[in-house]
Amino acid sequence: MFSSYRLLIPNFNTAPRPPSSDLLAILEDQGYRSTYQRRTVVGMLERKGDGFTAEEVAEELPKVGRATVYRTIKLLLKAGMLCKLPLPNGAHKYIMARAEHHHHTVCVRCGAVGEFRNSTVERVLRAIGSDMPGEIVGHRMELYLICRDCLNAPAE
Amino acid sequence: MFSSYRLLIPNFNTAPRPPSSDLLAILEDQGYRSTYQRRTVVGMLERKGDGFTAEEVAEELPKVGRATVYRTIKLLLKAGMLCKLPLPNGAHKYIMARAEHHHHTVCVRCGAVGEFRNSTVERVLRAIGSDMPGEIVGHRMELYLICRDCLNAPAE
DNA sequence: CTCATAAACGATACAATGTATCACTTTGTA
DNA sequence: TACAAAGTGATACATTGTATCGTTTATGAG
Ligand SMILES: [Mn+2]
Ligand SMILES: [Mn+2]
Ligand SMILES: [Zn+2]
Ligand SMILES: [Zn+2]
Repeated sequence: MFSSYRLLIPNFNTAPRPPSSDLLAILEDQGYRSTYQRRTVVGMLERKGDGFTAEEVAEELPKVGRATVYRTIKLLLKAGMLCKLPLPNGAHKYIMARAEHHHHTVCVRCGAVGEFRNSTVERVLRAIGSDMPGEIVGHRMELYLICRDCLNAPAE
Repeated sequence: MFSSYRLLIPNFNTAPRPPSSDLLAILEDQGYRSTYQRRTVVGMLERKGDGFTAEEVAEELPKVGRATVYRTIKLLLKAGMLCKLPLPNGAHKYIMARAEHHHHTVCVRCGAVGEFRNSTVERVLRAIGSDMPGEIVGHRMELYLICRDCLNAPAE
């Protein structure tokens, strides 16, 4: 009964995506054209892997217009290939979605992003939802921590 | 061992606050001055109770400068008296923090906000955290749903 | 391989949500 | 009452996007 989690929350999804690693192919399968710009942006995101901000991508790809970078990210979000995570300071990072439903950890010092999955918490959330008025369509969750590197860092 | 949750995540806290209902008194106790503007803003927030956006408050209080509205909200957030919640559309709402640690539900149709608390999920999160490298300082979590009113609404 | 067309693009303007600055006002206190 | 510190408002600026619109490009029908 995991299927309820497949329903995407437009901006904040943590939904599964097809296990293919070729994002371009996925976009093409959905009817989108393969353009130089999309190849460039997707290529960079796949190489990064780690979290990134939209502005960061725009700066590193001066050949691609800013609007197009945002448009492409929006497209990938809608297609469930990216997760958008709110940092505690108010900014946002994007990160490649893995195949399975998951959540993220964020270091409040350095912003490093990690992933985790835990079936118990999912089961409990499902239970909470079934006791609730209305129809659950999704959830989001982040753990904030001070990462090991920051704990071991030479103070402030 | 609930104390770890008292550590505030600057923008996103869901932390407990003193059970007094007089927010002004709390601010004064922390050394802040009691000004006309703060009384006005706090008064309105206490009357509202429901979620609100910063801009909404600014518009309804033309006697108080926009910057001051934002400053006061920031102050109340820092003091743990407000929760800031990200809506799935990218906007933010603020809502009065209750005394106890809790989380929110958001209707993806109408934006209505609800609250819930569940000790099991908290216990599980604590367990997850203790198995994790680094030191957990907090978490956030929202359930997205279609509220009963929206389910019963006359279609689109 | 054309070529027409829909899709996508870049430049730019605009919008929303805050934050920084700074001259001025108010508050709390002695 | 007077003073210093805290707070305020107007305004400028910053960030993170979205809308517009004239131009370019990808695609696929012929
Ligand atoms: Mn989950
Ligand atoms: Mn919790
Ligand atoms: Zn760190
Ligand atoms: Zn609703």
